[in-house]
Amino acid sequence: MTKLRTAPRIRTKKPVPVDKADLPLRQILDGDCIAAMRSLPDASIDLVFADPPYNLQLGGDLNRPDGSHVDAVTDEWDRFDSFGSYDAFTRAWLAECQRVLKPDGALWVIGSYHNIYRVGAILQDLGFWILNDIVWRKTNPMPNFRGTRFTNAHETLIWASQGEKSRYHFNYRAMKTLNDEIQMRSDWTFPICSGGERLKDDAGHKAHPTQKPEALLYRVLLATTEKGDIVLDPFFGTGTTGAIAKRLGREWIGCEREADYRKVATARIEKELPLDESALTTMQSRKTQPRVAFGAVVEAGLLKPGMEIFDKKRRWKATVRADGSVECGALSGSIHQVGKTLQDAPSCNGWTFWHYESGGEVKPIDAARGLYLLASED
Amino acid sequence: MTKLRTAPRIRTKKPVPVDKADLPLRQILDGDCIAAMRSLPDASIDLVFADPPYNLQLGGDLNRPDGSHVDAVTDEWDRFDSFGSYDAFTRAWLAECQRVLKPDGALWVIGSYHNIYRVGAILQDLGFWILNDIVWRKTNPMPNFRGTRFTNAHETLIWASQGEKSRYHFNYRAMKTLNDEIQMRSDWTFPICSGGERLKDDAGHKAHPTQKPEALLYRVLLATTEKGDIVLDPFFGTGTTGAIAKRLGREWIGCEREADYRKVATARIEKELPLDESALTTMQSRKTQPRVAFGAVVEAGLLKPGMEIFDKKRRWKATVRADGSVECGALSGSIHQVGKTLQDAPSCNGWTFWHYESGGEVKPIDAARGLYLLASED
DNA sequence: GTTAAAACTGAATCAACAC
DNA sequence: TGTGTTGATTCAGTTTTAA
Repeated sequence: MTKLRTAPRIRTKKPVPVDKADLPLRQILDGDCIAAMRSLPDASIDLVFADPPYNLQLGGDLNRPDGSHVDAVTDEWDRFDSFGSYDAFTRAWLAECQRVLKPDGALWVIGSYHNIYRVGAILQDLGFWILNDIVWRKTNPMPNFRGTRFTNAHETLIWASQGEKSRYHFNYRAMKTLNDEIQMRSDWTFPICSGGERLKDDAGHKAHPTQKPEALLYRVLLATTEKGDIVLDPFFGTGTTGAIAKRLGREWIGCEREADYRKVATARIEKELPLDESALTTMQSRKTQPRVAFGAVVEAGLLKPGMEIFDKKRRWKATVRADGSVECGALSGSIHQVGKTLQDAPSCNGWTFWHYESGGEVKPIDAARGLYLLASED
Repeated sequence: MTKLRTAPRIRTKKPVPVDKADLPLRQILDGDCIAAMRSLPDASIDLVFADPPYNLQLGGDLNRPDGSHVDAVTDEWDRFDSFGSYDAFTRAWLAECQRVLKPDGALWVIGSYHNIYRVGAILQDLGFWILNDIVWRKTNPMPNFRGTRFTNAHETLIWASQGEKSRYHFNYRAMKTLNDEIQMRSDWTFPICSGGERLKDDAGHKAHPTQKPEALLYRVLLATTEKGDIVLDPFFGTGTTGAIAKRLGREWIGCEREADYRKVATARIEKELPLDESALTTMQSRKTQPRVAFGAVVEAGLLKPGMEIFDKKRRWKATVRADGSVECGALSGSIHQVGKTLQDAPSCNGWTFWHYESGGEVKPIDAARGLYLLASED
């Protein structure tokens, strides 16, 4: 492995700010991502999220014990001649990301053991500085049908800044709020993308073999971007990054060489609705720190940011925000704090105080917590 | 318990078996691990467990919010001045492991995001074949005191064989038993090593900065070695690998250049008691049990020639013939072949597919195989 | 229409032996 | 070294079909 440290860690002069009007915002660039990124100016992107080919190197067919056939990832885009050619490809697209990222921008890459060690070593060689590696634990991974290894139940994400001295962005407080006032850890638990969220083509087949769950992108973007930031996804696929960026009020640019994927992604993002301004305001200061497990319920989509919650007698109503805090007029904070202040009570259990409407019924938000617990039991 | 495996495909000639008496079993070799491993013969080791320096590159001291000092890893042995020198070191010790490992041997390495990407890429470059990466989730990680990143709550282990075609050893059944009859996943949850397990020096300070929990080694050795196997740990430290190897009835060899660590490890392993023979017996998979021909079960009279067998739903029926073949209309052949053809399936396990009636009960013919095995035990 | 059972599915480097 | 035979092996879901 050769050392190719290029980018300087410390900038000597302030960069010329890029005019957003000069960027292809909310567009999917056609073609190879390396060529497509060349059309972007230097230092114009706040965050890159990349889900590159994993170079799986699969052998023959695989059947389940019941005899059914496993639909493997055998697409042409995942075939490489050797580690050498995979490395060259990886170095090329990562170097281009490095160029288009702002000095204080950051990069996320997701992969599996097949490719992530190559990606991690190369991005270190290029001068990226790893901030964390994150483990996505799958609640429902595919088993190892032959009983030959441990169930491959996770994928790995690397979060890296432009360099050791880079002033990357991290919404520490929003993450802590989302995680019931405990620091967000480096292991995240989500189900794989399936059910209604999984996009299908006209024939009912999955539109893309490796579509990522929205909850994963939701947490990534909420943690490491601000409203209005520009997010680039060089391997756009069906556009999960674009959809969540739009939902969270971030700008996005995609690169995708397959016309079918571009078509699906365009339609998907078109349908996506941005959240309300108030729902997007995340907790910024320690003074207003909420005390909630509520954030995880919001993240899981059981309660939507922007939706209205109210007490049983509808004396007060509040709005749910993206990080699990709630807002009621000038008041904001956790479900418990806001309920307590409104009632001028010594304490308040927000779970039973607040209600929401679902299918014509009024339920305490505790019902949504129940659903969440059911869905996320270990 | 003898191993039933034969010579691997990658081997062109049968290697001369190494006499265990020629190996420094139950010894800690003094000095640099690369030099120490050079004294070991080729193809003599069943498993390597390596916990190499992490190349942490910590800048300056770290204090907790209350001002107390964090005793970080700042030892001289963990200092490398560049990725290049760390890579060269890594390549050297991994290559030596490759040489001393048997063709069907395997390697474990543990690391964090600081070093694991370099280790993973280099071991792939050397020809090791990654079988799984395993995430050790810490129940009690050190928090991120500055609130600048996600809590670094895990470490990563890579499990790799000598090559793609290598017949590595995996105690699938034992792992499934250990995990309440569900396949063991690639994410393992353990507390960090603390309390009584954490070794202290005479002054009461921790004897080693990165002592690993015994539960981690217990699972590694139980999963990928057999009783009597030889385990090498090139970075022995306080000897967790040796202690657990002794406990589980495995042989061990360590390398350690710090005299203080050797001393602590020696005393520790001395105190360790091996488990009883009976406690060491693990669940065996079908694969490792002797193979039984259907004809032998017929021959033994457990199933009679001429009797009828059928699938569970009685969609098909067949007749048992004296030579252990079965007949279904114009079709005839082995229990597996006929079942496969009838179902038009990619394969069929005749033992579980076919059933018979005995004493008013319907049982799979596998039950008759079980009786045969019982009857033929000494 | 309601409920239970069966079928289907997911980034997977997924067998070993005899001839 | 290749080819054919034996036979070992699955978890958490969602969707479809049957009762």
